[in-house]
Amino acid sequence: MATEARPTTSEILRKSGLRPTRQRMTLGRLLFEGGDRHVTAEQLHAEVAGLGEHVSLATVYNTLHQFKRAGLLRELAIEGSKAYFDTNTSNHNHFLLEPNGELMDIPGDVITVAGLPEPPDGLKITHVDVVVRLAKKA
Amino acid sequence: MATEARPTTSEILRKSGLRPTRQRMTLGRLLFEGGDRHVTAEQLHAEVAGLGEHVSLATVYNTLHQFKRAGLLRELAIEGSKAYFDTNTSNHNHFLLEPNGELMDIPGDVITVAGLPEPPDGLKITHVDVVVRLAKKA
DNA sequence: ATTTGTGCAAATCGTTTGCATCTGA
DNA sequence: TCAGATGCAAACGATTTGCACAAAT
Repeated sequence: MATEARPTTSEILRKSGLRPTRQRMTLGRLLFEGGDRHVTAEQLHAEVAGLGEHVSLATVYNTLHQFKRAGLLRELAIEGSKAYFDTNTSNHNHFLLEPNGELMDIPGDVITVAGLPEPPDGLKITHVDVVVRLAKKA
Repeated sequence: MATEARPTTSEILRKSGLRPTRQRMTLGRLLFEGGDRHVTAEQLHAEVAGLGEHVSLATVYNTLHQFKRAGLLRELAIEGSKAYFDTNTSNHNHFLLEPNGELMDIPGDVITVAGLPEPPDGLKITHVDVVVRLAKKA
């Protein structure tokens, strides 16, 4: 097994046509160099502050959307007010821990969905989201 | 086959321990006497106005949540800013038409989900949501 | 009479935008 | 140089809340 070099944040940004600015580098390092993550804009903003650095909240929002458009993040469909972004853009699903709204990945090959109906005329399936809701056992 | 009497809105409310006030009756009739529906608070508010009646928007919000707590509605996990409520609380899934955010039911027995993993310790699965995203065909 | 529900307006929350300034190629 | 990026504060849309008034049992 060859050790695969994970692309650096700088490379990722260039490949996506985004200038590697200080802010994007900071956010990119947090997002892409720590394994799979689920984040909200506020969380990420707080993490940056924790590092003693500063990126404005507006820029965090803008950057998350740019990363999403570039295919580096996926936005998650979770009810509630906040937008969650997932650094794992491959095919996988989620546990949602109802007590606190926490999310956990379920690897992509564990769940299989069968019996998908034909979409209505002129439309095609782009993606199937499965959210498994969990609550405290009685 | 006996014709099953659908419970009246008034009965539904009493059974749920909610007083059948004018407002709740109006909203209940719109929600429970028209088959399966997906609504937002704004939509419902507009419908009431269309009937020449009036229920304040705050009351629409409060009532939707009361109905949800009473198990009469289910809130849907859809990304985006608005909260959708579904009058069909039985097991079924959804098509999400990305072009305009419209929702369509998929009957409960069409899709089967296999390979659900064991939930983490102390937690149990309460519900599995499947959202099939659709886009315009190329 | 007492409890519960309602309406309004103000407050809150997450998010987006306009615009002046700054920065990277 | 100069297109692109950022920060700030104001704007925004959806939702919630505080509180005085009204309606239901």
